[in-house]
Amino acid sequence: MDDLYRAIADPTRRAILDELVERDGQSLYELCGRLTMKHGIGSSRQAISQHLEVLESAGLVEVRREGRYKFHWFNGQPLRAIAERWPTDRNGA
Amino acid sequence: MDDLYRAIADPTRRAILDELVERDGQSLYELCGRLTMKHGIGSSRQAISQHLEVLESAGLVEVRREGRYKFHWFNGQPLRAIAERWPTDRNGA
DNA sequence: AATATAGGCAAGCCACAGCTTGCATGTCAA
DNA sequence: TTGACATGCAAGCTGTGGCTTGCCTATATT
Repeated sequence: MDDLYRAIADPTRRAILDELVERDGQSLYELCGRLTMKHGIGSSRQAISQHLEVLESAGLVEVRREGRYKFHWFNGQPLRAIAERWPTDRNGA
Repeated sequence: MDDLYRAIADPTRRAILDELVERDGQSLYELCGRLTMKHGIGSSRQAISQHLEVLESAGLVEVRREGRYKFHWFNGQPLRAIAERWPTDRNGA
């Protein structure tokens, strides 16, 4: 549960989530390319891989290995915990 | 906008938000006491004060100075940005 | 006026997150 | 089978986030 908040605390990881929402099931290399082109992220492949591990341990990304590729899918269900924890209207609970 | 995710990344700050939701308008000293008693947080007053600054810059806490006291109120409105950014159901967008 | 209370400011310390680098592994094509 | 491709593993560096410490300011109490 603590991993969830840490996962979305990093801007690169948030961009990864954005990318996966826009196009689900990308491989690591595909993700690196799109993050560089469309999001201006110049991190190395290893950096992105480490980010994906964090996202996976938070349950926000699901992974499936297929041959020499590793595909990633977005899962927004853990984010519900945030919306359910605190009220979002101005009048409080 | 970046401050929001950083603000809720820390467990002490999340506890502060929990406390303010439960009892709004607490002063700094009151908050320190309750955090120690009910949440098992042994941080110093300065540490809590610094956390409150982060929460305030994220718009999650509003402050009003009154005499020698400083009162704090919870505001969950910025959290909506999270719910609106990514889908929370399993089928994606 | 003197003391106590509630809080502010600033410098310093330390663990860790994010990133890189180098090399190793496994998979597919020719 | 050889080489290119996609990824994994592990050690090291560095900035910074969270915390403490020490001292200062301001408001309230007696």
